[in-house]
Amino acid sequence: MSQVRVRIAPSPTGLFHLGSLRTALTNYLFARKHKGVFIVRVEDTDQTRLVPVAIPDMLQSLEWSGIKVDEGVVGVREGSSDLSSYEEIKKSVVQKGNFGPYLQSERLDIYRKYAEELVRKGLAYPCFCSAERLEELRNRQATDKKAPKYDRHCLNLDPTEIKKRMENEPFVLRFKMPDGSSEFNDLVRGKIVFENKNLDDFVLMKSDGFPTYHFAVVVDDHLMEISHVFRGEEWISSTPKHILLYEAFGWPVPAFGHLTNILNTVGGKLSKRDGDVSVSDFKKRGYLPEAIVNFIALLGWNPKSDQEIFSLKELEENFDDKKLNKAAPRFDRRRLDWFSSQHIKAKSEAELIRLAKPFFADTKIEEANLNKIISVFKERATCLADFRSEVGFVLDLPNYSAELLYWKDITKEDLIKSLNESLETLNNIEKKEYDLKRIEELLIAKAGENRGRLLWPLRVALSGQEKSPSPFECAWLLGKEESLKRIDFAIKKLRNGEKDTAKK
RNA sequence: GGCCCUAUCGUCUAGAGGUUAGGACGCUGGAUUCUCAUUCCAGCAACCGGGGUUCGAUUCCCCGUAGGGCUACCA
Repeated sequence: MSQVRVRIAPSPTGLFHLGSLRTALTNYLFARKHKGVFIVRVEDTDQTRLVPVAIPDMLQSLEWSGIKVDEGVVGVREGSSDLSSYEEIKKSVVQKGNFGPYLQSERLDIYRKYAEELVRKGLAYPCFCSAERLEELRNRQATDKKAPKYDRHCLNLDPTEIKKRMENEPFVLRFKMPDGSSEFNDLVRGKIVFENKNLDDFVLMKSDGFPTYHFAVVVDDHLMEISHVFRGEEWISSTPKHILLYEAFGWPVPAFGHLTNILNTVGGKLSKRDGDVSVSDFKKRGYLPEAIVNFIALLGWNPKSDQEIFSLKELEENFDDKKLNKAAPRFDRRRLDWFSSQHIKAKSEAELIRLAKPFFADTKIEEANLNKIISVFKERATCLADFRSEVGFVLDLPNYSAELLYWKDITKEDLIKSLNESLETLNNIEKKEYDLKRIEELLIAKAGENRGRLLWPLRVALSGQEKSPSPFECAWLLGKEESLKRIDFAIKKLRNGEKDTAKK
């Protein structure tokens, strides 16, 4: 078999979302598995829906996820280009490969040429119908309960009239739908058959000189020698149109595989309404790319083993398109969170420090302290942002009630005694010996049998919270000086307190 | 409305013509424990319905039902 060449063909109409990432991942994994080429082509043929940041956002999302683009639109040059102008962004796009340009808006001459070829062959024809007439036609068909289809009003116009009108009127080029049926063997769903009579004489070239998706995708996939097309299942019903175009040109037809879409929790299409769904949003919220990739890879694909945690590399090795699922999965945030916490646990502390740093931009925490924070909260965090939100109490002692300090039915007198014991124990540790191991060792020795009596009040004094890491970790996190200060504060709070018999 | 796709625990899924229908997330309970989290152990929980085919179907076929997609000079 000739070389495997696959592509994603995003249209820059919004931020790169989870579904797009999964399509990209599938194509990428298939390419890696078959030592093929992974291509990015931008389908910017709809001039009315362009979103300037879409291209840089997509490229950043792919890079962040670890997906390397071999050919096509591979990057955006750094610089002062105006992010609000699509034309400016286009100028800074970096393209690589011998089949370019890889932006459809730069290939207009090519589409025109091939469209003319179809007209010459009698397989396409110009149509002068106005939008109003078409709409009226559709309305009429709707009330008659008929399938909305172009009525071929312009199919058999007189050649000289056509020539004249083409010079003076806007027109589109339509494909002349042949009789018969079309079938293809979908890589994930098997054989699919369509009757051509249910298909419309769809538009190939719009009156603004741009091709439609259906036309451009076929011309480009052929010219770029695409061998396999993995795309979303919303394209299934368009596939016969594409196949008919390949046949009209006499071109070989690539293999198609239609991937499931990711649904929201109630089974609808995942969209912005369901919260953040763009890849950059997940990045902002502190999810690890490894977690997102792992989660998304197992949504609609299964290795047929019990393994759940996969690195990108393992996915590359294990991927098999025959194991792609047919039924659309739902997005489950709790499952994502589990993957996320698993991947955080798997990271080295040094790596986590580097990754979590940006989330502490609003604080004055030093690297040495960040170090401690990571080691204490690593087991507790589900995403990077948690490191920041969990350490609130380290930066500022929360305002807590003295009642919280009471361990079971301890008396106020004994409680103060307990806190004093902790104070003394910590105070006796030399500053240079003040590390987690030493702190724990001495406090546990001091606590004796009834640990809670010493440890609960201490932990509350240090954290100001009902729930927190252990008192040893808190004392270590805060440092000797701050710890002593907080214990002292708790004792004062009790002494000045109004209640004698408070209970927690 | 027409055409197309899909259907196993709440969720992600494995599975075979005959299985105690397996795993994971979540949930519940327990162990560890100063709290929370982690970790470990245990438990709850599914073959959409109806017809066929068959000695036997959750598995194969058909029909329903439900969900999704397409039905634009959008992709």
